[in-house]
Amino acid sequence: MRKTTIEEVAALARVSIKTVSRVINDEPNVRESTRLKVVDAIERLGYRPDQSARRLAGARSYLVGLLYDNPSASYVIDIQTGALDRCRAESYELLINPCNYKNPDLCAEIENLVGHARLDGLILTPPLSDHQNLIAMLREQEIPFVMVAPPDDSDAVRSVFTNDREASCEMTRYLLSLGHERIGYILGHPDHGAVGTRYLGYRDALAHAGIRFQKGLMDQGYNSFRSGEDAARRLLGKKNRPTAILCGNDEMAAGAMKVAHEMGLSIPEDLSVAGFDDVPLAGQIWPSLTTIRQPIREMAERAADLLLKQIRGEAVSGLQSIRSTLVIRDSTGPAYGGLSVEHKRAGGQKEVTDAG
Amino acid sequence: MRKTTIEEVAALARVSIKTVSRVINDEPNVRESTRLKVVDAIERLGYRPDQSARRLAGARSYLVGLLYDNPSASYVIDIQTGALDRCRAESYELLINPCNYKNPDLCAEIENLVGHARLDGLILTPPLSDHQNLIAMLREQEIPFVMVAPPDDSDAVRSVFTNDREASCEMTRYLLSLGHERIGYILGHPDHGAVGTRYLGYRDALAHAGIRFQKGLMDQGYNSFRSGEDAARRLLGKKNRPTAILCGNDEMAAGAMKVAHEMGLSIPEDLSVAGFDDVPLAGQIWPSLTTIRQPIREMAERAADLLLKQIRGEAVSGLQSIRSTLVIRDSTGPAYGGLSVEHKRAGGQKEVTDAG
DNA sequence: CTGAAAGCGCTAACAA
DNA sequence: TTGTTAGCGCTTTCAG
Repeated sequence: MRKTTIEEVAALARVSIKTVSRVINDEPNVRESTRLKVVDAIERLGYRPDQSARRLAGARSYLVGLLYDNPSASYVIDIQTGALDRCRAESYELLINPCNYKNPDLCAEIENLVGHARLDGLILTPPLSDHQNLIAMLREQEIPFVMVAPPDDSDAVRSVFTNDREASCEMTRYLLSLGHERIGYILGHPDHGAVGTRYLGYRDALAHAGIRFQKGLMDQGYNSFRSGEDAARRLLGKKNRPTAILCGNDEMAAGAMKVAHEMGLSIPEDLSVAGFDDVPLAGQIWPSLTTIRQPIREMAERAADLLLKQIRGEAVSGLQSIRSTLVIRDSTGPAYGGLSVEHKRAGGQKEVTDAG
Repeated sequence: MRKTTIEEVAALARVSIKTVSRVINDEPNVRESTRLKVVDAIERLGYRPDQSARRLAGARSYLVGLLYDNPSASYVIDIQTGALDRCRAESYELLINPCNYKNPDLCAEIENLVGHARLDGLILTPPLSDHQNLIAMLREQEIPFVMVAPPDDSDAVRSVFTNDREASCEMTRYLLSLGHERIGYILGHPDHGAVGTRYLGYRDALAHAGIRFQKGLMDQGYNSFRSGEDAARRLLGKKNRPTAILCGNDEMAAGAMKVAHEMGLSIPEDLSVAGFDDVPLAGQIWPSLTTIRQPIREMAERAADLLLKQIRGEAVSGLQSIRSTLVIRDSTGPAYGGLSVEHKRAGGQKEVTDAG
């Protein structure tokens, strides 16, 4: 079965190849009746335009790059799956491109990549969404791009957000509602803007509850399991240690839980722990981790959508934001829960939208 | 900076474009001196052939597909990274393609994909390496492909293996050396050939040690965390329960550990647990999981290598196999270890090559 | 609204 | 060993 070409379609529809081209590219100036003839011929022949030929002849490449440098495999896979879905649906192809955000030549490399592969645009994911030099370069070169979870909303038309701050506030309020007053916080990596936003939600909730923020309950992490262990060790080593710890992501939360276990603290009886992201790990540790589910895949779909629109010069609506939601599992419980032995630890999980 | 073309290179080198083409394609019949002139011109101009043009004009597409349907994100990322590395190095591009191995139309879809995207070849990863219909189709259509960790070595020239069975035997012997005699086993998904091989290693070790295999110590899992929980619940509920459990993968091991915790069993004092794969999870649960490190990325590189050679018609050497190694962490300890309270639970890990 | 002709940058025959 | 000439299948002018 040899590949069918535009000529065969044109012959069957009894039009010129240019008309077929107009139809497949949704160009204007085609009478509806001829359009139907062409569409019919395309269907009948199972015709699919050859991307290489389009690329070679046209200005567009139908190629979009996905840039990432994120240690969380599940994050990358989710992003990739979402972006792939949208791109393929619009007959764009996704070029996967692992990066090193600390590489001093990153900008030059990306510029090169875009030039040589003739990419029509780029999707940046954290921490690349935070890379100001890269972003400046893209703007300057007028290379279309979108950012997933950038640190601020200064470029909203090219960004997809989630309500990190709100969700984090909700989670903190949930812990407060359990009676916790000494709630610790392990910060995410400082290069990772969106993760920083989460801390603000924690502060919001404390302020709202009229609880004084104590610096000693906060510690710096770097998004890794190991950094979570280190921070938790410092936090839990204090005389007046927290009864709950909220972490900037799930890996750090897992690290904190490990330390708690090693210190002989029961979770959640002696210590509640909550994370952020809802990576698979969260459901696979013991006890299962209360966390905030990030709609990674949906964000990636939206980002791809935004990018394709941008490439086509279409206008976009308002600010793109997708809600994250609390997932209450077994790592959180009442403060001084040692007393309430009947605390259930069912396998299930319940989503909470409003944690008053 | 407009893209430099083959013509400009030819002009600078004072040869015809065909000669330049010969050089970039490593074709024979180019005098060394002219080759150097051309190479020099290429360097000076920073020339890189346009892939779309090559694809359109030539028989090859310089495009390779990566097929996967694996729930483990870290597995996919590792595979992808390894394959990408090799492909890009040979100026091939990798087309990522998530599949559903249960989809009855999979064969047709893949055939279509290969036809329309004009893929030069495919890399199959488990459980697609087990998909006999797919493999039969590829053979029939003479589509080049390689398999990562196929269930048997019946097509060794197109396969990359690891020593699952040996490693699993070693791990079992390690557990035996700790004094365990009642070692349970949670089987991996039956559709997942390579995982089945691991079970054989367990049997090998038992046989070698002269220990009678007991069917009651074995249970069926399906690679998921949840299935590990279920199997462990059955295994640990027995009157004469195992003192150690070896699992077909790390997710199931994590599930088994959760059940043990819920039953109030201490790990490794009351129960040793070992996994297989060394996914990030293994280092992030408590206690950290003794497991077998699979060289996923290297296997993917080797697979890509094999595929590119196959595409070019180059011969390949012998059987491709890369060693997996034991990683001893904290989830395993002496049988009846309740007595030896001094069991160290240091954070570090030690690799063991020979666990006699 | 539609079509004819001229490439895009390269490889594939075939000559020389 | 090298060069010439056609295309690959499409988009892009530019005319009708």
